[in-house]
This record gives sequence, structure tokens and C-alpha cells, in this order.
Amino acid sequence: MVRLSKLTDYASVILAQMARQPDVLWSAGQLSEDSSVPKPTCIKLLKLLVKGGVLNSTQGARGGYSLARPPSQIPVKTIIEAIEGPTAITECGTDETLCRLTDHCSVMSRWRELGDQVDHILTKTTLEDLISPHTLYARSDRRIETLEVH
Amino acid sequence: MVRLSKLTDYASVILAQMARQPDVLWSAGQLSEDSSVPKPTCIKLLKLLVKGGVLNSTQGARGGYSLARPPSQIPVKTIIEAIEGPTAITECGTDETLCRLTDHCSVMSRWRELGDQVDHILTKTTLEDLISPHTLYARSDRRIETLEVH
DNA sequence: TTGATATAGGACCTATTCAGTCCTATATAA
DNA sequence: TTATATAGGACTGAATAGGTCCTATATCAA
Repeated sequence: MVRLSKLTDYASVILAQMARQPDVLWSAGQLSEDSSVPKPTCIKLLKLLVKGGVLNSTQGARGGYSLARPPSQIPVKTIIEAIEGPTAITECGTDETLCRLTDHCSVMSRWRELGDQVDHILTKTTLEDLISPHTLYARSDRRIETLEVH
Repeated sequence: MVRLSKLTDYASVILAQMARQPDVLWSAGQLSEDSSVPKPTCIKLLKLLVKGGVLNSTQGARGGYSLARPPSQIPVKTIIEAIEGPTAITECGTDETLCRLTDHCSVMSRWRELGDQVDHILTKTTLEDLISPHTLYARSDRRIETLEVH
């Protein structure tokens, strides 16, 4: 149901480190060393995060990576999607037979609504929250309030 | 991030059908036919749902399956876990090296809190909601209110 | 008692996805 | 020009998901 892939786990640790010193230009080697993530894997993650708009990169000698935005403006949803790709709660459309069932599509719209609620949480929570020493629940501005109908 | 496996998708369609006529004893063959889910797979799902406490089964000729509880008392979380097994947001413990990092465990507790919020939604939403023709948002008793700190 | 009809439980195979590695190209600074 | 970075891709092995099949057991009816 809700599971972080190992790579997202790694990425969040790497990003947490970067977020604590947002002005440093980090090299892949440095990040790999500090985070214990094997260098090839670390490099792969950094590339994905650049592609996903989470990081900026500077090429060449003395180059490296830095956060593209302040931690408070990086939703965890963005991080997850950068690593795992865009993910809907159901693909729907793969199985034509099922989709013709009366039940199927109505049940699926409920699932999709559930997915929206989860999305809402993941969008509201940011990298800043991840590195905070305080529980999410303690922050009134981060509590999940009644959802609005759009 | 949040994705229904195909099998959970199938299971929800099957359960939706059963929920609309809760007093019928359904045979696997009947359910397979009505839901377009291939019989072997359908049977597998039904077994998992029995094991997970969602369904009751009656063996022998004229046997079959029925809901173990009223739809309003079957959280979707129970359904998901019956099919996909218990799933935590991170395994944690698989990678000893990462776990020794100062950052890692604090970041992971935030992820875990996020997981708890999602859990909360999945526990509050039931099979009854899934088969409802009305959007989840329209039901005030199903809206996600401020979470409590335990 | 026997046969037909169900579920129970497990083994098993295959396809897809995930994790991880490696190679070559390109950009930059000294 | 060389050393040091990232960029982009191909590739491999492992893990998981999806799907099938076989044998055992329980129940009902003739």
C-alpha cells in the first residue's frame, strides 16, 4: 500500500543532509561517503533528483549539487516522484474487460479519491518537515484538516 | 508511493459485488464469472480474503463465500493487507549501515508518521464507502479531521 | 456409501519491476 | 591540456507480483 522504495529512502537521507547546509555545493563523492550510499547508486539518485527539479547541478571540476529550492518548498511528493516516477493509485485501462463492469469504475473512483487524500498529505509535507526534530503532529500548520471538495 | 496491486483491484471489485447482496453465499465460479477475474486467480484471492478475516467460507457442495462482517465494518486497510500482506512504510533494519547514520533514523520517524496518517485514512474508509455512489468528500463522517497525538 | 461439488493449502512458473553497476560523453577549472 | 566533475544511457542480477495447477478435504444428495 504505502511503501518507500529503498532508493527513495536513500534519497531522503541524502536530501536531509543537503537541507541542513543548503548553501554548500555537494559533490557526489562527498554525499556518498557521508550517507553510506554506494557511489554508483548515489550518482544515479542525484541525476534523478536533478531531472525531477529537486536539485540543481553544476558540471565540471568543482561542480556538484545543491537544492533547487528551500526545503520548505520541496514537497515529499516531488521527491518520491523524482525517484519512483509518477504513480497513480490504479493504472486503469490495462484491463479492458474489467473496465466494462458496472461495479469496476465506480469502485475505482472511490479508490482514486482515497489516492487524492494521500496525495494531499504528501504535497503538504515538505523536506523541511522531514528534517525537523519535531513530530509532524506537533505542528498545527501541518495537521491534516478537513479536505475540501473541488 | 500509493499503488493498488492488480490483485487488490480485482479483490475490491469482487468484494463490492458481494457487499451489494450480503446475504448470498457466493461460489468462486459465480464470482469469477461476474467479475471477469480468471477463476484460478479469483480462487486465490478468495482464499487470501478468508485468511485475512474479510470473508467466511463454507466448504463442500453448495458451499461458498460470504462477508465476515457488514461492509461498514470492513476497513479498506484490512482488504489491502489481506491481499498484499502487512506493509510498513520502510522495512528499516535491512540496511545496518544506513541505520547508524545520525540523519537516517530521524528522517525515518518522519516518514513513519506520514505512513500513520495514510493508515488513518485507510482504516477510516470501509468497504461500504467503496460501493457508495457518493464521493467520500460528501460524507461528513468520513472526512479526515485533525489527527490526534497518541 | 458413493459421487459430484465446493473450498484448503501449497508448489510452481513467468513476467515485470527494482536495485545496483558500468561505460562513454561532456562540461569546467587550474 | 589534464584532472575532476556531472550527463546519459545500457546492462545485469535479484526480488516481487501475477497467474496456474495439483492434491487433499469437507459437504450434500442420490
